Amino acid sequence: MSAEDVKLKLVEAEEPDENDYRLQEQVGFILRKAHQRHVSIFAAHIADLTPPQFAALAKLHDVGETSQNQLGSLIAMDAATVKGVIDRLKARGLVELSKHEVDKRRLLVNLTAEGRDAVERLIPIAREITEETLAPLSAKEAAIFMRLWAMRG
Amino acid sequence: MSAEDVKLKLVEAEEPDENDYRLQEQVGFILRKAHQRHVSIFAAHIADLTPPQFAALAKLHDVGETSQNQLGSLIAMDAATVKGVIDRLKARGLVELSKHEVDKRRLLVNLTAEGRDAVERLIPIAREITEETLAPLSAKEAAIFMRLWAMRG
DNA sequence: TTGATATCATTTGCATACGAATGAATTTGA
DNA sequence: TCAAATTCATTCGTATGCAAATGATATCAA
Repeated sequence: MSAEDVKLKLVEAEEPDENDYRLQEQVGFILRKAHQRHVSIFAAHIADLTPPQFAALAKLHDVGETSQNQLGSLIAMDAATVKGVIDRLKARGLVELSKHEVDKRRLLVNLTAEGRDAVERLIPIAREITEETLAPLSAKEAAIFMRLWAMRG
Repeated sequence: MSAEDVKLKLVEAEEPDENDYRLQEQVGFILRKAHQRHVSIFAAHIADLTPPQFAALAKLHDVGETSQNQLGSLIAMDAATVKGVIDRLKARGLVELSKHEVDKRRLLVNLTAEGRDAVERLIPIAREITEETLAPLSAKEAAIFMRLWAMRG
């Protein structure tokens, strides 16, 4: 083995991963796939609502009337995104909109009776979705996962 | 307390969560937020590529020439999605397309010299992104997280 | 061989997701 | 008080992401 070969070996030993970047082991890729898998499980249980739509309904059920942007911040959606979600829920009669009487900038969002029925009917199913998503994890692993990422804002 | 009240209490005790569904504790919500956070960290480090675009480049760098659909399955994107990503990379001169000489259905994708340079320049940064995303976790927690979700397909 | 299947890619339609720009209304601060 | 800054909502543009339909090509099987 030449001196040059030895030097190469040493370099490889010092930085073993410089030349092999494994996409499948990067957090971003794993998060993207885990999210895809969850959306798929969700769709298999609840065909007529998307996860963001259900999130909006569930949060409205929890907190009652709020402004559109406020709701958005509660469910981690920016103003542009939440508008689209609410528009579609409104078109389906699950929420209704009204103007804030004092602050004329605000658009208040409320569940309709139909929307309330839908949430209450779907919440048990949503619990099953969470369960099924966590199924490949042991109870302890699931607990760690939930705790860790729940902390993140 | 009436008999009816007692019955209600009992029901509540048996199913303590029936009436309080906490969106912030559901896996889907947590996954969505964790993914959002990662995309934000990615954008702060690599402004001119999205995570899916970088994934395509990194995988091409890893496996070399492949068909568009094959690449899609390697990076977990369906045919329609990968087409858009590859189109944009092609428009920027980072990949080039050619027809498979035998199987005329296939569209072969390759890195250009510029694309190869870009990937190799960005891989160290991508490692930093993974590190920063996992920063709030201890080494052991990060290992658990990676192992668990890496298993998922 | 040829008819049924399967695969590869494209297109369309819909639903997030976010940055940036805009306009209306409110709040702040000098 | 009144100009500056902030907040709420909308709109536009761009980029995933997926289902479904379509067309072209390949493969399989009778």
